[in-house]
Order: sequence, then structure tokens, then C-alpha cells
Amino acid sequence: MVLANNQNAPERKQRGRPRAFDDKTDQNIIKSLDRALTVLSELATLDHATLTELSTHLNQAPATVYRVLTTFAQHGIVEMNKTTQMWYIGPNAFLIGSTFLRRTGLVDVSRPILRDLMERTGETANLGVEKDGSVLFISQIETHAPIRAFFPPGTLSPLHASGIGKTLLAHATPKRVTRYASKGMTHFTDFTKSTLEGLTIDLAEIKSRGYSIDDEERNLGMRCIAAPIYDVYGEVVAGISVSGPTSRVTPQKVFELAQHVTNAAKAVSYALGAQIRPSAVP
Amino acid sequence: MVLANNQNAPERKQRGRPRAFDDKTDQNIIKSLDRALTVLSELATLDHATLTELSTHLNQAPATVYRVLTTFAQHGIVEMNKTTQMWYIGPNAFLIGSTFLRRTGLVDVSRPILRDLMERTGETANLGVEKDGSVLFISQIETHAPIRAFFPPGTLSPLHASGIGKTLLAHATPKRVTRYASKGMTHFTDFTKSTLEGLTIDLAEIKSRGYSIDDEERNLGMRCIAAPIYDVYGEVVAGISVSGPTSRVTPQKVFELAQHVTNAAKAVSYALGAQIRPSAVP
DNA sequence: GTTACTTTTTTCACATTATGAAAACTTTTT
DNA sequence: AAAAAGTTTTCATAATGTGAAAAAAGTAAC
Repeated sequence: MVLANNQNAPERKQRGRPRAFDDKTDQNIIKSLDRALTVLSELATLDHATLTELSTHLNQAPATVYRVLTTFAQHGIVEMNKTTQMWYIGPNAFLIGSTFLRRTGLVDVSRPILRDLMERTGETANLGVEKDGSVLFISQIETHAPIRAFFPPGTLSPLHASGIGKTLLAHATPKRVTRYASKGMTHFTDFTKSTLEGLTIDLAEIKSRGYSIDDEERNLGMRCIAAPIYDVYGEVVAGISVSGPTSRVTPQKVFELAQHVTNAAKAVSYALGAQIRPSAVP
Repeated sequence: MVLANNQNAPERKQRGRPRAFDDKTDQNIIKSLDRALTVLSELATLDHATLTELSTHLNQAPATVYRVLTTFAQHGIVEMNKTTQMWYIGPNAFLIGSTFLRRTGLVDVSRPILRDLMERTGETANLGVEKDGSVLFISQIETHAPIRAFFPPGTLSPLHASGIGKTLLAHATPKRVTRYASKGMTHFTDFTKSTLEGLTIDLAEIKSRGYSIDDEERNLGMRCIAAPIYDVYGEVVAGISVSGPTSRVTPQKVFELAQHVTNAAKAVSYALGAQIRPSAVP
């Protein structure tokens, strides 16, 4: 066993960093760790499982899986319920995973996605959150076009008369919507949805459709398309939108633009750790 | 050296499951995985780090740490920012860790109740469980107020200096409390209950009263009111609290706030299947 | 209670493979 | 432009992870 190790290459120096052989089986990973992580992922998707369940699912010897689990357990990554003989994900896994959340805020995560959205659509892209019954615009990438929508970060706009605002309302409880409406909704243009009935119909449509349209409801000549951003808890925490003049954002182009907006919203949601879950939850 | 292994039993085949030699170096763990998890923990506590930082901190060859990281990266457990050459905890770590929360359904159940509690009290509402002598905050709804208590999910705080922590201790056995106290209790402020005697008196009061008050015991200027959450077995498994600045959470308002907190705790307990039993049970 | 069955835990011998050192590559600093 | 600092990559060997089977422990059957 001293020999037979090198295929050939009698005395090639051959140190350093050559080909890395483009083949799948990357030589630079630790196989045992790789296998261990497979076990962990499986346990996470199963939520809980016994040793034999795991070992059969993964086609691995029980002894191997057992060692993996006990090692994880020593670090609090997994836990076992002695009486039911079930393995679970442990608190330390949550602790480690939660540092992912601290990493980047909404704005940092969104910035490159907003830029991309602006470039794809050619219109100003915005990011907004709810603040005391209004949308607070917290980030924006402006279009290059001379005629452009513009509202600097810090701008406030009532929920019912803004694309992002309506998206946020669409995912709120009916009670909250009613309470919001009861405080009176300013009538900005002839298109503003300033009655509870009209608004409710629109919101239902928005929720099922997945995006909202502000059709000159705040400013005449400005149209706006928005989609919701979810956080890790599956809750809507913000909205993303593009806004532009009706001359460019025509009814014919709305659908296409909406695809870009919803994609961007999904990208931000994912970056925030949301599992993209289908909206409708009664 | 053939002998000295077994106390007696000369030539027993000695397969199976003997003593396991109670020594530290458990033979049944995977060393490479163990090392890898050390790297992961270190990265989590540092929040972000370069390869060399990690390898020097852990006294490991750069190559080894590198392989560990790339393997983790392949599973999305860690990520690297190519430009800054910084390693971070990745989204998949969060995803796996978050199944810990789903285990009991505690978080899902609590979320709307936390929100309601925040809206009734106007203060940040928190949910926490015990983890190795600390409270692990696993969920939070922040108040709208500009001055607010803030500690993101994943935050840890010693049991004796936290509202939720003291609630949990109040329902533990005296033996556990003594053992906890014997490990030393950090003195955070002049109000911290950092002696066993002082703590014991407080805990008794908490148990009979039904809720705990953290009266600037962890952070000056912050007051906190907490109540226990019971599971199906009538065991205290978590705590719920509101926390805010002393300027708003005044001594005069404590009682009223406490009613909301205990109601919320009862609502969560009930949702978990606990029969709301009259508190005191010997 | 005893026996048979199932699942977890441990041991052993061997071959896989994880590892450190150094070399090559890459990027940043001087 | 040269040098320094940090990263990837390769190789040979020692370390160690692995499966099979045996033992322990718990569960169901009788």
C-alpha cells in the first residue's frame, strides 16, 4: 500500500494549484461533514425523526447516522427526546441561524435588487414600509428618463393612495382596514379609492393577483405597480414598487412590469429569510 | 497492556456495549464534524470573519478551515462575500434553525397574541424560552414608539436579570434555583437581584403574584413585565413579556400592563392546549 | 413473568479520507 | 513594479470515519 497511490507522474513536482479537474466531485470538500449536513437537512425537513427513519431515508448505516447525531447533539444543534426516541433540531441551531437575520437590514438587501428592477423596467423603483397609517419611502433608485417619478426617502403617503400602501393593506386584517378607513381617507384625484367599499374590493383583487396598481390615485399622470415583501415569519413587512408617467406605464405594459416587480419582491423576501409561501392564508 | 482493560472477565469477546469509559474523549463522536461545528459556532459569535481570522482564533490550519467553510457553503449554511472575503452565516442555517421554533408551534401560536399585546400596551412584546441558564428570545413584536426596547430574536439574557427569566425560575424547583445561583449571577445594575436570598424572595412573590417585574435589573431605564406560558402538561415552557422605557412603563402603570401580559400568557397557554389551572400548585 | 422482536448503542479492523505543509495563485499595499 | 498578505490547491501520510455485527435496552407478544 505504499505505492499505487499516484496514477503516474513519476517525479513531476506538481505542487501548487493546477487543474482542479472540473469534475463534479469537488475534492475540496469534507465528505464526512457533507454527509452530516445531509442528515441535518433531512431532519430539518422531517421536523423530527427517529434514527432508523433517518438512516433508511438517507441510505446510510445506522451507526453512521447515530454518530452524526450524537456529535450534533453535543453542540446543541440537535436534541433527542429520550422517551419517544425522536430527534429534533436543537436550540443552538436556532441561535446560530439567527445571526443570519442580524446580518443585513431591509435597505441593504433591497438596494441591488431595486437597481436591477429599475434597469429592467426603466422606471423609478421604490421601497416602503408602513408608518402610522402611511407608507414611508425608505429607499429609491431613480430612472434615467428625464420625466420621472420622484419622492425622496422620508416621503410619506397615505396607505390607500399608494401602490405599496395598498399592498400592505391587502395583507392586513379586515379589522385594521376598517379602522384605517374610519379615520378618513383623503381624496386626491378622481381615481382615488376613498370609500371603504371601493377600497375593499380593490384590496381583495390585489391579494389574489399578487400585486397592486396605483392608477393615478395619488397624482394625476402617475401610475405605480407594487408587490409585498415578506419576512421570516411570513408576514408582510414592506413593499416594493415602480412608478412612472402614464405615458410610459401604459395599461398594456402593466402586466409585464408587474412580473418584474413581483420577482424583485420575491428576491428581497428570500434574502430576508422568508420561505416563499403562497399568499392566501385564511 | 493486554489486560488492565477489563476489571475482570479474562477473555470475554467483549463486543457490544461495555462501559464506554466515562472519560471526556467520547469515542462516539465524529472529530471532523466536531471541529467543523466549532468553526461554525465561532463564525456565529463573530457574526462575520475572514478565513485567517477564523484559523488563528481556532488554532487550525487555514486549509482545514477553508475546507470546512466551503463544505458548509455548499449547503448554504455559510456564505462568503467575494469582494470583502468575509464569511457569514447563510440563509440555510436560519432555515434549519427555525425548525426549532416550529417544534412546539409556540412561535406560530404566539405571533398574533404578541401583536395584540403590543397594540394594547404600546410596548415591545417578547417571547422567550430557557436555554442553558439564559433566556433565549425567539420572537418579538416591536412597538411603534420611537423610543423602544429592542433585542432581536436570538438574543440571550441571564435568567436572574430578565423578566421572562425570573418567571421561568419562579416555577423551577428550589434546587434548580440554588444550582443556577451557585454558578454566579452577574451584577448588571444597582437593581439586579444578584444574591440567592434576594432572588428567592422575589421569586416567591412572582409565583404568588403571577407575573414578574424586571425593574431596571438588566438595563437602566428599562422596565419589563413577564408572565409564564404553560404547555399541555402544565409545565412552564416559555414566557411572554412587554418591555419599555421607565418613562412610559411607570410603577403606576405596572399593574394594568401586567393584566394584559398575563392575559396574553394565558391565551398562548390555552392555544398550546394547557388547561388554565389556578396558578398555585405545590 | 418469560420470550421474541425491534431499535439503539458499542466495538473492531480496515480503507477511506481528513489533514498540515508547502506551492501556486490572487489581490492589495507599498 | 515589487512585495506582502491572504486565498486556494496539491500531495503523502497518519488519522479517523465507516460498515458489519454484537450487545444492550426497550417493547410487544404470549
